[in-house]
Amino acid sequence: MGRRKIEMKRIEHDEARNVCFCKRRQGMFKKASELSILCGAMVAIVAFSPSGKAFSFGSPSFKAVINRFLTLENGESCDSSSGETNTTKESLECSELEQLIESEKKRKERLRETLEGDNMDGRVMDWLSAKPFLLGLDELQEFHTKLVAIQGVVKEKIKQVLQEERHLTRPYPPAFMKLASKYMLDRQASTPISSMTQNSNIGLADGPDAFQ
Amino acid sequence: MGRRKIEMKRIEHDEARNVCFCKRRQGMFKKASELSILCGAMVAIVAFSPSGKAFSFGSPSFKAVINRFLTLENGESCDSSSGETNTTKESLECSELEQLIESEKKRKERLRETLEGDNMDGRVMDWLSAKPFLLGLDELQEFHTKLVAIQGVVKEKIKQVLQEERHLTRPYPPAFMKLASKYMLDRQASTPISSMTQNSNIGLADGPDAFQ
DNA sequence: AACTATTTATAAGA
DNA sequence: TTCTTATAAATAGTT
Repeated sequence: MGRRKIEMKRIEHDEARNVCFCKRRQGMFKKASELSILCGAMVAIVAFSPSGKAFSFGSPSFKAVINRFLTLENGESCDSSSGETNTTKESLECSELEQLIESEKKRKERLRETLEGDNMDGRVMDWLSAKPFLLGLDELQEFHTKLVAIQGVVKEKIKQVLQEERHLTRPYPPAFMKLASKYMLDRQASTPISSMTQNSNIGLADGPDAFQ
Repeated sequence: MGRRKIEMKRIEHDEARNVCFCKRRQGMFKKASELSILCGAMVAIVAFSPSGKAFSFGSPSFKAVINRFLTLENGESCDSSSGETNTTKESLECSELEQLIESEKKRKERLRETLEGDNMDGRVMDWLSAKPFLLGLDELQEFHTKLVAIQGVVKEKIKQVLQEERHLTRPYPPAFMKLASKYMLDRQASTPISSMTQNSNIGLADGPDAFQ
């Protein structure tokens, strides 16, 4: 939509290409914003400019949307399309994904057994000191499980403090409030839209149930 | 652009909202495709329909683009924008976040010392088992420091995997992407990239194919 | 960065 | 859903 119709192929002239990216990126983000407002849809976009700079858009927030996408349950449906012309690739990726989900289930079972047999003894520190030898996803996940467990303890304690010292007249120390906000914020139920659950959590956004 | 101009607010009538989502999602994906063709840009989009179904677009592929975004180097720049209308809340959250990041940086330094001094012995487990007796802020903070430490290790490993296996054709296992999103997304999505200081040089050995 | 002639997207109707 | 079409909106080329 401009003075002339343009061919759908890479713009070779560098400056023209950059200008085009600029305008069209803005346009696309506006479209995304409108879509989210009009339809109450969650939308996230990343675009890399020709020069490699990253631009992201997210409503309600980039992280929230990507996170939801990445943690889609098996049952939830999902359509995907690729800018690539080839359709083979798509269906391939889909079936591969299903395989991976299968194997992940098995892995989870093994993991659970491991965890139940070994009730969080000194192995945490073994891991830490064995850090040069961490090799695979299993270890990472087990690690993560520990993190979540420890987080649970901290959360419990914070909750306890908040409840017990409710009548306190002096304010909580700022340090405590920081911790509290980190650990407690993500307890809000995830309502459809408008609930902008911005958890400033250090990457453990999903609480104890994340990998069960 | 239609028979009439429409107000920029949520469409209340269910069917109309769905129809609008359908059309506009198509339009947006087309725009994204054109952007990638004309400008050679990498673009990835996720959108959730009002009914919760996920639609994704990626060029050259969703995974490739997200992956690149997650492994942005420190120097690489990144603009982000949010669909939220409220600026107060956002900016507030931003400054809070920055504070937290600041304090986390300091903590990281202390952490490094601690790690090198081999002070992190079995006390983690002592803490865990002493759950009912955790008493004060100091303990909580110390605990939190441990969390951050362990998180650092996991993060390093994830980063390493993402970088080393960038050229991989098969997708990462969903489980890995979940971890990656949890651990890598926070800083990059919600704050200017410059605040992401990855200096924890916890060397992890080059493990053979970590994720099969 | 602004401007505008055109093309393109889409709201409403069928 | 899909198509049609009048109209609003995006943008290519220009200044």
